[in-house]
Amino acid sequence: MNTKIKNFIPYTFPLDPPKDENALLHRANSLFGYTLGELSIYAKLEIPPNLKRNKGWIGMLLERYLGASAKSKSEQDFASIGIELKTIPVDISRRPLETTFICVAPLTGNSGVTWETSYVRYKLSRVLWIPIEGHRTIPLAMRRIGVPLLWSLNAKEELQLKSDWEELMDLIVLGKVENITAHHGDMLHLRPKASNGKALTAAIGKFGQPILTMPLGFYLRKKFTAKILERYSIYYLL
DNA sequence: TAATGATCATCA
DNA sequence: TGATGATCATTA
Repeated sequence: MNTKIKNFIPYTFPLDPPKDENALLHRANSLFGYTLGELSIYAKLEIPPNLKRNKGWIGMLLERYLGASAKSKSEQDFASIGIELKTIPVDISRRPLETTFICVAPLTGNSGVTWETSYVRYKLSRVLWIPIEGHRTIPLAMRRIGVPLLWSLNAKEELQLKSDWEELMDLIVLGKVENITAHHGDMLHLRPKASNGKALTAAIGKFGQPILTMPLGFYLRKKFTAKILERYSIYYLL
């Protein structure tokens, strides 16, 4: 399957949101094999020399091609059909090169929140994964789009994430947020999510008092997303 | 500041 | 060399 078969892209931008799951998947499939350089030209979007100062650029580009509700709120990218979009950088074996950001961790106002009602679960309930060649040695414009995968949490995955989430949220709620490191959590963990090391947000201190601390985000470890991408990966280079 | 989109860069 | 900790752009 190393023959690159391209599909004509008849899109005019901006696109309407896809009316259903099939429409979204059809669009996503049509992008397979294109390079980021090609997509940037058709979308009339300037391509940066690299991602150092444009870390979310690929995600924004793909949002255009799939008709995601641009600059959305705290919702899934395709809220009307219940789907979140994630681009994920992969190597030639379709293995993830980076962890996957999910959402900012709520450090206050967590009374009554459970895994079932959590924002993490909402975001991950159904995800359209789009693998992209991600090695920094490949010029950005030459990186190719891989085969997309529409995924839902299965029972095993949900148990794994729920377990991690409950452990991490306990630390947050019980005032141990400043003890949290990326070592906590087997599949899901917390890491800084901020503009810089000086950013502060409200949280609960060790005596239950209000404090200011570094904002954290939930991320999926690579070993978790690797398992997801292994599905249906038999025939494809990416 | 917080939310969206993530990857960079350092060090064990 | 990979994971952790740090950071970049943009919008509201």
